[in-house]
Amino acid sequence: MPELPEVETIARGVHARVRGDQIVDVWFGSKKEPFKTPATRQARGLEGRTILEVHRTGKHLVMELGASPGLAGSSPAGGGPLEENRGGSTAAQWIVHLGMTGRLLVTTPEAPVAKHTHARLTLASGREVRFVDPRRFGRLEFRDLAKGEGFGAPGAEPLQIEAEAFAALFRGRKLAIKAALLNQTLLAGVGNIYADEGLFRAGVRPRRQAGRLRREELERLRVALREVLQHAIRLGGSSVADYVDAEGVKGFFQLEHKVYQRTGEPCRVCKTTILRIVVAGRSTHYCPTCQR
DNA sequence: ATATGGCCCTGGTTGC
DNA sequence: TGCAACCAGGGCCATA
Repeated sequence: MPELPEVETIARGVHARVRGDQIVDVWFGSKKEPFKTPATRQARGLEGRTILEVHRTGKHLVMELGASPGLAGSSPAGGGPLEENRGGSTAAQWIVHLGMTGRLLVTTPEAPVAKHTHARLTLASGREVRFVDPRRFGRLEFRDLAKGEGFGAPGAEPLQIEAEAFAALFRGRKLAIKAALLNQTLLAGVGNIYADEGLFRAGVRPRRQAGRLRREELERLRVALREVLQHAIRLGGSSVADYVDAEGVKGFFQLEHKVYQRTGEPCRVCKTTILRIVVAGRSTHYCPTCQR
């Protein structure tokens, strides 16, 4: 399940391959889901635009796009797609949420089209961007900044947030800290894997009431999350299930999981058996000795 | 306002 | 071995 480190890895990979390229044709496999914006409007909006940048916000991939070719006044390209739009400001965005099983791939047009391919963007360079999502929990969205539709994740960025703001997120909250970490309107990008791993590293039990954590525990948690996420990004994310990056390469952070999906196995620190409970309807793994 | 639980959806795993 | 029931889970929505 792609969370912050996986989405970051994918964003970097896709960015490196499509930056400066132009979308010349758009194909959607269905008129309905997984589209937050109707497929026809997305296709109309995407066609002809230049890709300025691909980056991550929370668990969302954001493709920053240049002005619509009809309005840009730039020649309809054909030569080098690069440079021309450099420094050009974003006019629209394509937002991709991968859900559980979504993948954003950059391929050649000849590459076999995987089952459950829902979108294909043909680029001027000849490459293709493909969105594949068997479970269809992912979402595609088009935002026109001229209409004031710019995207911003509601929650704070776990890699940026500072101590005071982090503590304030949980003040007065009665829900379990694990549930609070999964709430994307508080903190954007933390999912089940990194919530469990962060809580382990901080030594905090997942069922503790968020508002009752002491200040030093919150600070341990903030730093633990940041370190776990940064470490995972360095390793290309966690490849559980079928996650791969834009090139189809797996990540390796799953080899370093301390608790996630290690139910019944010995804690890597103290050998206590890792337990599995359900918090907020999600499997939750922790060490009853290391976490208090 | 905050919190909880059901729902979506398909592939992999489990159980008979 | 074969097949069906079951489970995973992010985000959204209705409900308490």
